[in-house]
Amino acid sequence: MLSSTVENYLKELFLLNPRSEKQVATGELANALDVTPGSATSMIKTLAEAGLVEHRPHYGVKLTKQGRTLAVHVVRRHRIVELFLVNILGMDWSEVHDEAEQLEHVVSDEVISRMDDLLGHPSHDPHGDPIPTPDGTLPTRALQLLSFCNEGDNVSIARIGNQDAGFLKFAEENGLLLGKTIEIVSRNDIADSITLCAEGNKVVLGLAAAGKIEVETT
Amino acid sequence: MLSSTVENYLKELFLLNPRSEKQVATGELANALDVTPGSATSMIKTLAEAGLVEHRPHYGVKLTKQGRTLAVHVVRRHRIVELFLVNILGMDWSEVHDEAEQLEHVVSDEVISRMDDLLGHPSHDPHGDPIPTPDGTLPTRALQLLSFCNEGDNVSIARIGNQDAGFLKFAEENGLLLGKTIEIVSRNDIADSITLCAEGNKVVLGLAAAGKIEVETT
DNA sequence: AGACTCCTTTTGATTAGTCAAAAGTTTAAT
DNA sequence: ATTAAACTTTTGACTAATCAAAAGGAGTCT
Repeated sequence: MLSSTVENYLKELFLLNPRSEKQVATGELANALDVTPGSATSMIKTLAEAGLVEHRPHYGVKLTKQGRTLAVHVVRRHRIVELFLVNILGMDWSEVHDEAEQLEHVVSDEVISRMDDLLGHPSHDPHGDPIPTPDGTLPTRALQLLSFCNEGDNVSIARIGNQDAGFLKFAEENGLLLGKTIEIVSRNDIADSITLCAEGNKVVLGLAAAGKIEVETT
Repeated sequence: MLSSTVENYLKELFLLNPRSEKQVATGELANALDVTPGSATSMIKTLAEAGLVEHRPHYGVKLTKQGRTLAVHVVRRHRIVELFLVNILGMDWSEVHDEAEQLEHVVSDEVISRMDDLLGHPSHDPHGDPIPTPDGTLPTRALQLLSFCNEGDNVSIARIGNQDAGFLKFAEENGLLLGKTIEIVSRNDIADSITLCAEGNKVVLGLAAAGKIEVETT
């Protein structure tokens, strides 16, 4: 059995680099996990010895096939648990991330599979992130960053790429929920802002925030 | 936050001595937790310094009020999770103990409270053990060991005091389920056995096994 | 009392994971 | 080609929890 710590390193490597196309820098990983770079280096060495990552010293690290498989399963557990907490236990999407962060390391495959059944084999979690299948496949969708949309576009919200509770609460209060259709009223690159119309309400977002929201063109 | 290890020591002390009436021996605790006596001693010292247990060296250890409160909450989490796994996820009562053993250390009060709501504020878990209320109260029932019952008694099964999966499967297959009424057909102290009639089937149990089953006289 | 047994406690080592700070690499800039 | 800046790795130390084995109490039996 992998320790929670190891699972977190693998998961984070996956999230920082889902297609395993690039090397992740030690510092980037350390930062994401909130540990010092030295800690990350020493864990990377351990993972490399176990064959879970490939490490090119001073350049970066990426998951091996084996490491990626394990990481994807952690992600699957996380996302199913999140959806379960929201859909079955009725929790708010802003509070489930931290909870799932703990549960993902202890729930058994049996429990995950039963939650999956109960939820009807969903393809996406409450934030719009894809739920890997038991065999490790990830459903993909063609999404666009809201920050790249133009005046007049009509789009539907597909994913919120920021798990921060405050951000999610804000999104909720302003009608920026998954599946909702919104219109881009205007964008102003100089003012670094974009104005939307969501369910009749106007919302102005900074482009950085808009970059955390992904949409499907309808 | 308490570590899982600390929670397990507290929980086990509670289970070995629910009314905090006696001192628990270091060896007994070590045994229950499957660690060496030396490990138990050193953890006991740590817990004593934190004010969670009272330790009389060479005599034994028991929970303080504060330690007991924490322990009861771990037990509450464990039992609600068990019932949840059985009633909502449809798992078998023989497989939920180990699962709950892990989950009890990570589920938040929020989640426990929502599970509790969903389950309808149950008073007992799938094994018939009482579920402490959020304020730490334990419902009590007057139960009798099946091994002390006499020929002709009609009783209903109230608790199975053995979490072993094999034992639980056996009980299930022989109609020894919570709430079922059974009749004591005969008992034979010399043969160390007791014969029951459960739903028309005769079952013979050793008295040691019968001592793990508690009943309510009807 | 002396000796024995059965526990419990102490001691010293080990493992996983972490940090702070020193030392070493890479890259980019003059 | 040096130097500086930015990052990574190494080193040494620390904590929590564990074990094996030595040492220390307590009670028992003669």
